[in-house]
Amino acid sequence: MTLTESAGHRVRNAAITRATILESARKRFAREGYDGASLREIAADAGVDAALISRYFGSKDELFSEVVMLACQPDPDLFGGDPATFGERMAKAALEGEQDGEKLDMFLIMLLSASSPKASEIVRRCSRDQFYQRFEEWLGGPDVDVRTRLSASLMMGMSLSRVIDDTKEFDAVRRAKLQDRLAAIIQLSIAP
Amino acid sequence: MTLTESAGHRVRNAAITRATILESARKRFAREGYDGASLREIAADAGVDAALISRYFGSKDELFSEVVMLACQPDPDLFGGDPATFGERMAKAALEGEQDGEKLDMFLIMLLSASSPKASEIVRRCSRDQFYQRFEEWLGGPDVDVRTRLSASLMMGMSLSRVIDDTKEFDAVRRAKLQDRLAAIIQLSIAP
DNA sequence: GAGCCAAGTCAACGGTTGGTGACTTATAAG
DNA sequence: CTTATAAGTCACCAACCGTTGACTTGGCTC
Repeated sequence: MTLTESAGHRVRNAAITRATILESARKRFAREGYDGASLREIAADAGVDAALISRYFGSKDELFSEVVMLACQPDPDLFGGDPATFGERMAKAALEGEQDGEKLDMFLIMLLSASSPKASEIVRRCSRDQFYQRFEEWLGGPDVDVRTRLSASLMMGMSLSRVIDDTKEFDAVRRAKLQDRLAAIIQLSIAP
Repeated sequence: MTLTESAGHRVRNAAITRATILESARKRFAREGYDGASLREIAADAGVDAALISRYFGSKDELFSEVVMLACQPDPDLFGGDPATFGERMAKAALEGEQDGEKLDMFLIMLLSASSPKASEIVRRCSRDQFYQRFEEWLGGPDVDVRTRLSASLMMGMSLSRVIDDTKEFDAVRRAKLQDRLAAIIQLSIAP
């Protein structure tokens, strides 16, 4: 997803360029976190000069905010169906494939950006106002805040565990067992 | 824990200085992660010049390795008692007090250093060879690797959740409910 | 085609980082 | 007291970061 074409000159379109930068930033932030992803890397991925990012988004903070704002909207495939099968769906999304992992990008960004106070503050505000609120509305029931928080912790932990200690070394049988157990645990975490 | 005394000159002792640096590094890494903690900050905390760290430990990597190696040894209070009450003890340690949190420092370091590939690799190797192995020995039973991994993910997720979205806003009642639920979930995660 | 303005590039700044080598100083042996 | 050596400090380097301002270039209107 680069703007530079194979042959010669490129089309100048502010909207497309902005969207391309945003997409590159999302991928970088989800793979390296706020501090780890540099504007120059993001710009190189998008095929533009780094100065253009500051021009379009003002600062790295604001670019990050916009990315988080987009990533914080809960995927309806996961947070929209029957709550009774939520654990199953979530465990599947967390463990099966999804290298590009758009659905779980938010958790990865939260996770890998936790070490930066500024990024943490942005993520905190955005996840509280956007993600948790919708999640709680969808989930409902007693102690909904406790249950929401617990299941979110679980999902983040699973993402972290996947990043740090990748599941590649598990064979198919163990991964299936892990997935089943994870599904049961997530289901328990949201059970009223 | 600074080496500089109030009045005048300081005692020169390599062993003590080394230990002081190591302790400062542990705290910094547990609060800011590998990338976030700078050698100059660590040195300032210890009350020495930053150059001394490179002299004693060679590089930031090696300092980090040594810190992780120490932090990776499972606390016998948590991973030594009756497995039947493990969830309870763990949930208590994760949620109650423990600002200085020595027992959970390892999880914090793993968490906040996940964005650095080098640090991740160090943490991965150390936790696999030291932590997981002892944890599995203590836990035992069928599918011990799956259960170990699952509960570790849970604990990391809870640490992360605590860092990102601190529990200060929860009153005592909700925190108690959260703790009870967390205990039950952790217990389920290690159940054979 | 001329001209204007946004889109994009370039070079540079100040700041911070990890790391290195020369230097100073305290401490203990003689 | 002298002195050798380890302990500690200082100045400095190259690399990278986010950000800025001046500059160039493309695309549209007239």
